[in-house]
Amino acid sequence: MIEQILNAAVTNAVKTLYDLDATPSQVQLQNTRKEFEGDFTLVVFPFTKVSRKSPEATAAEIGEYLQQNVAEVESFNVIKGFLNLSVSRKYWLSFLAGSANEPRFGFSESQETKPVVVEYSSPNTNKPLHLGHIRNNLLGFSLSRILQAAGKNVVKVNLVNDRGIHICKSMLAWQRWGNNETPESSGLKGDHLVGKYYVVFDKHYKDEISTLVAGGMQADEAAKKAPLILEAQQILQKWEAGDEAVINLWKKMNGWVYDGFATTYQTLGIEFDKTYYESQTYLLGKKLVEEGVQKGVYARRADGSVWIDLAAEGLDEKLLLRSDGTSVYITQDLGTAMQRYDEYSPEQLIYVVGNEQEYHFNVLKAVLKHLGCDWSTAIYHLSYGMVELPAGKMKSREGTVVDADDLMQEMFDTAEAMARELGKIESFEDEEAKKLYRTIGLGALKYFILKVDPKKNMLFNPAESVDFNGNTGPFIQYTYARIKSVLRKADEAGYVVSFSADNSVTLRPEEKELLRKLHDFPALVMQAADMHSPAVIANYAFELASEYNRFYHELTILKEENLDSRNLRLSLSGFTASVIANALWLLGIEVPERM
RNA sequence: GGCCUCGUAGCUCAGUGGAUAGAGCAGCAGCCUUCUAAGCUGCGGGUCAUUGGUUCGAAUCCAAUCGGGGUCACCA
Repeated sequence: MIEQILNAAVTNAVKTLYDLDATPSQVQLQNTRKEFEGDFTLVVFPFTKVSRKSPEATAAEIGEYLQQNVAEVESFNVIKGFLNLSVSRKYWLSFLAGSANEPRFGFSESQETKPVVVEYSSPNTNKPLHLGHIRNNLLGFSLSRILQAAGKNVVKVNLVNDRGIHICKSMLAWQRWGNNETPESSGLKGDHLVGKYYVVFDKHYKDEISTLVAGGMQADEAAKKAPLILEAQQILQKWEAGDEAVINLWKKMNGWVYDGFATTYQTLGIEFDKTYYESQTYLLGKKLVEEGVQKGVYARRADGSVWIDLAAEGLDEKLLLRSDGTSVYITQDLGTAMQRYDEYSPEQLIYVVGNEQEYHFNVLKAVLKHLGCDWSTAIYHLSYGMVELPAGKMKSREGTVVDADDLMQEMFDTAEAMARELGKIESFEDEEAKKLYRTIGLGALKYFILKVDPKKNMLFNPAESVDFNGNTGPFIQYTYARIKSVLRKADEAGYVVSFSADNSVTLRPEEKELLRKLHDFPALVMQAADMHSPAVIANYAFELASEYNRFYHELTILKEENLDSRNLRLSLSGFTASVIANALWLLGIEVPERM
């Protein structure tokens, strides 16, 4: 790639001219802004100290050197301290000729190295998935693909939280008020059915608390003493003791939930290489904690509870094991982290988990470090922001959630209404039309969520449904379909696209800009992987599609009479389609052949 | 209260020390007998929360202040 060539050449230039061994951070090479002439710009301010000349003179000197010593540098101009370099037409054309038909352009071949384990989704089995889970799933899945495209050996992992008091609440409510209702008898999706009883529990539970408070009890005490919660706790104890009836009910209801989740994952287009269940791993951490006590890095108190003092790390004293010997959240995570490390010896362990758990992950890393696990540095918490509604945060128990299944269905319906209104589907078979609504509806939803920086909180307004025009998934999908249409017509006309670098065409500005955008793709994939950010890819895909639409509008393709020009444009079109498809693939978004 | 994080156009968001801060939506005005108008072009819209500092250069780095969110459980 030309960037490396220029980088090395600049390093040589300042060595020769000023006897300076430049550090990489001193060589600031960037894309030239559109309003100036040139392709790449070198910021020369870092060299003015050693050149002892004005920025302009320094830039001119380095420019001269590059023009004489680098074949690809055709000309240069200097504006203030900025050296704008123009790369030769020949370079651009040979880039196009060499890469246009490379279907995996931008993707690195996977290395035979230690894997990167990405855990995402990790749902509780007491309620259906909502918008927050959608962000989690889309980020985790997309990040996995981006890392894979950057040459990593990725394992996608889901850890299902299938045990605990929350499930017992749903179980109890179903036993008490469910009348043996099943997904079949109710017509409800399994996860929604179980979620319904979670809400039922909460309603009755709150009633009980109110009654107790009315009788003179303190609210926090009432919350602990309400009969329903005591009974739920009993169920949990029976579960841990292996009580057959409880286990059977638990299996039955969790089974419903898994069927429901499988449907949601499939609709969303998400998958995993391996699924773990917390019921099978929740005891793992205890042994580790015991080891820590033996080593003297953790302290056991008189009541039997185990603690670690992380004041030195700026964290508090943290509980690692309850006085009754049962494990807490962190105990389990210690166990699963260790298990995962033993199983995969990963290069990196990525957890896609909301930023509300940042503190927890800091503690997790610190605890492992104290235990002598130097691999704790391999843990990376992709801490994404909350999805907020105009009214504030989503709360499952209060019903202020945007349900994942409902939302996707709405997206499909909107896509259908839109397509009908625009008269897009007259020539479509029913089956193809239905598939198109799904492709576009999901494209809109996924793009909407992935285009924002994962770290930031984002706002979702259900009243203003997700857009299909402008900076959206459908816009990019439309651009792809448009290109495909042109290519089909070219094919029908019997055009054979052949393009080689010694072609004598001149590059029009629209062609040049498009080519430059395409050229950027591989570097952006690497950047997205480094930053763990699908948003980098999303924003790129939009810019690329915009660039193509400008090109498409300004220039004719099929009717271009100059054969070299027509081939150049067809070649650029095909290349663009392929890069759009690749970029959207990284986001888990499909492309339609027509729309 | 301690710690973390965010604050950029009416709204949703880009912009990981570099040139005159950008998109989309919403608003207004144009472009379909021509390769798909889910498109293209133009206009208006900014004290980058505030103040100070570092730097040749700050939306970006540092400090303080104000405002929003998160977190600090023998919950997960």
